[in-house]
Amino acid sequence: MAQALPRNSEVADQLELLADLLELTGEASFRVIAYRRAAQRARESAGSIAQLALDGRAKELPGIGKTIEEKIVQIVDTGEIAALTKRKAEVPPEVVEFMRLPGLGPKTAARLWHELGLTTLAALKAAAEQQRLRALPGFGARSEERILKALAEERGPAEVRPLLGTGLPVALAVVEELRRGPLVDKVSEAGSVRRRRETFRDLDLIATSSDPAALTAHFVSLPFVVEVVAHGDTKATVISTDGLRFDLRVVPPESYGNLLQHFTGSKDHNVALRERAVKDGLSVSEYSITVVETGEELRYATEAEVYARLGYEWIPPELRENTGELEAARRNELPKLVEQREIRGDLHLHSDWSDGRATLEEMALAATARGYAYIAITDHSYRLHEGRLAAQDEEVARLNELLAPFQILRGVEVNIRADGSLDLTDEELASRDWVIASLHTSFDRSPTERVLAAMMSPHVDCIGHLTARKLNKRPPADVDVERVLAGALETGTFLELNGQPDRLDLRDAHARAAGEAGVPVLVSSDAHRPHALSYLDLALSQARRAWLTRAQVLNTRTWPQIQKMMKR
DNA sequence: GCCGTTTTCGGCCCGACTGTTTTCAGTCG
Repeated sequence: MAQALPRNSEVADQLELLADLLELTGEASFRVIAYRRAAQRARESAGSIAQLALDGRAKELPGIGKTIEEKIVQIVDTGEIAALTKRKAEVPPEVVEFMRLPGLGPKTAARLWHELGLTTLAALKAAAEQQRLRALPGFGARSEERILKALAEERGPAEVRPLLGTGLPVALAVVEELRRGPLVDKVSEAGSVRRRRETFRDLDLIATSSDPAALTAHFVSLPFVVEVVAHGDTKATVISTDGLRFDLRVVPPESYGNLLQHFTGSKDHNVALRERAVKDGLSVSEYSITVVETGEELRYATEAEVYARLGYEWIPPELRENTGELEAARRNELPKLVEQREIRGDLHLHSDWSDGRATLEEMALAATARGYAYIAITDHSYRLHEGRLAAQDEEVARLNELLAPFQILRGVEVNIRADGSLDLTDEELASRDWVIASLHTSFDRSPTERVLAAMMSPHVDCIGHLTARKLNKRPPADVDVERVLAGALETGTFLELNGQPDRLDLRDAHARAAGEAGVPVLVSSDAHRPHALSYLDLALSQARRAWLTRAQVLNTRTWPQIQKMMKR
């Protein structure tokens, strides 16, 4: 391989910083927006954006044109965008930090810098304390207080976004609780949790009610509420016992569709939707669609009607990220996304034969309770040396007799060592019905090469949690996903979408690339205890975000059907 | 800076809230 290319995150960071600096120096806002959009596109791109730019194909991505493609090539050639180097010399580095304080934007940051000569956070704090900010027109005592408060909070621990796996069950339980009550007509989760994004900031709920004030009063009195942040007749914000932030908005029934659509987002989806609507003479807001020419206000009780009036088929929330779903929906070409009831089994589970917390039997019974036809028991290889594999096989045989026609497959999760070899012998691997190979250590040591080497083994059926990331804890290993996809196709190896709440790995963009490349994706729980079998639902939600259909998800098939697709 | 079923030039979502103002700019989602 040639020299290491800059990672997508590095490219995105430089574009983002350039946008910040341009904004601070008063550049036209649409240029700034263009750089921000390109940064996001780079961050979400599955393949190497740098490689695409070198090949002259980055400008095929929406939001990236000739100019930005050239700037990405500059990063490859010289390490930094030339314009960024120039701008960095003009703006003191901490002035960029001003903009990150809540309530402070580029205009205010620039004024603090230019009109008061403030260039560091320490100087800003001192000026606010000495009440020197109020000398600026438009600034008062409250502005100073607000900035001091923001500065104090900035010193706290870095903000972490809670995991979908933490918030989703709670959100759904609250929705169910409200639905059972007498005051609610319709209720739904909204926002990023409805789109099943891997993390969230707060949990949004939307409801209709004949008595909105009574409903919000009921909501803030629910047992899970430990703190009421805000409480009005149609809106309430509370903190739950888990420390999660909930927003409930009660809306009129006749525009429930408009509001649910609006509050589900994403922002980018809504902006693109509205830009297109303007061209059609329509103005979209959270309350209605306005026919500009006549002033007619169109309110709809369902989302499907909102999308239909704008010329789209209904778009599943998981797809609403402005990554092609609007164009596809306009042509009636959205994929039929995989559904939970189509899943027939789970091929990544642990028991107390390795680091699981339950017996094999308990795990198997939990799987039958979920309606599965089969599971694979895939305990870690490091605990299955010296005859323990054979011993576990006897236990599997006993349970299979007991639970038939339910079937337990003899699997293993084999470790990919730092040198790319596997820590079980070929004979041991050959004795398995199903083999997952995963990285568990030395993530910075040639992860791509090690995964490619593992895939070359005739016994490895699937690669587990490809990048080994742990959300909020450990960054993803620097895996070249495009090369892995090519290797997977070549060798006939499947890729896993692991459903552990802090993994969700393959991530959505990578799973989508796998689907487009034609690599079957396994959705699995990686459960270490019975209740964790539900993690498969989280994996499934990410598969839906990746546009995957039933056919693209491996374990929508029977075990004999899967066997026919395996390399051996 | 990007983009095209009006357009290769001239556009580029919409409304709520805040703080400081007498009519609005800036910020946020």
